[in-house]
Amino acid sequence: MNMNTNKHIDVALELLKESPLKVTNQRNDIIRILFKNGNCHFTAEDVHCEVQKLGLNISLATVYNCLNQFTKHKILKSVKTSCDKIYFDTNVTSHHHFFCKTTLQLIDIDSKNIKFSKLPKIPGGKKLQSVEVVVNITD
Amino acid sequence: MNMNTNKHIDVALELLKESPLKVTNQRNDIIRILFKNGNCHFTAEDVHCEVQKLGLNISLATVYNCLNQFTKHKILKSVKTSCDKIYFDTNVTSHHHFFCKTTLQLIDIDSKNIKFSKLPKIPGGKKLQSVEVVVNITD
DNA sequence: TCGTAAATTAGAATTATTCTAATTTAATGT
DNA sequence: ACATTAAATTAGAATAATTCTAATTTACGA
Repeated sequence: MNMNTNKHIDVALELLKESPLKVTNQRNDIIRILFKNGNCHFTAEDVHCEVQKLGLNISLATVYNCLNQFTKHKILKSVKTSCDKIYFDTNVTSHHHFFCKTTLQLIDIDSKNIKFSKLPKIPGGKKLQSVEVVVNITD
Repeated sequence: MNMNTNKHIDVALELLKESPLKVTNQRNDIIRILFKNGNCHFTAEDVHCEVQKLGLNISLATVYNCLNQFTKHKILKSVKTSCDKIYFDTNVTSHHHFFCKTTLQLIDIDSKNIKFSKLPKIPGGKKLQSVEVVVNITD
């Protein structure tokens, strides 16, 4: 694929190098696809379509492997929505989402735009992991 | 199945009668299972197991049909979590959830225990549908 | 009681994702 | 450079949750 680059791609490639994951052509190519336009949301199928559009030969299994490994190593984030697909989010900072039930589109909400004045007590013996807000919207 | 009843069951049976759905034995039985213990969370498989434990003969397809129809007609609510199953919630009031990633257990959070001091502007042309908070916890 | 639209059913189909097992590759040490 | 080896890639099979299909049964208003 073409070697165009940008800051988002560079940061992600650097994270890959710093991770225990091996740097392969497939992983480089997938990072270039994911981070080409900054903050984006992709399903595995989205990524695989883009792979094929670019004439690359990366199997769907590899796409899944990469996305899952990237998520495990904090190069990506995964988001579950009320539709039945996993979305991968190139914005790994803590933030929230709009989810449009009409278009099935995810939109980032910066964490500074949601503030809580009250949060519930965590059940005994449990530890807080994260607070996820999804603001469902429609057309 | 036994004809034990309680307020939750009665309310749900009443909602069913008031809905355009037909009142069938299967739907009555499933409501008795769901609402036996007040506010609960079930997967379709949970309900089907309970059906079989009670010696009832209701197919898994019917369980899915009922749960989906009940959700459409506001007798139930469905909740998507970061695990891969749909949970059906007998609490149809507006509320939030703890989700324990260790035990895959959902716990209700009353909406009075979560308050926002800031919420984001809804994207142009879109309408607010709902705000869902999931507080992820672990053991 | 009849007629009909809705509900139920078993089993097949679908969809997203993961697994398997064989092959290839990247990174390390010599 | 080269051999070693653990990790990555792959095609295709497998899985898991859910939905669909098409035949049969049922609820319920006329």
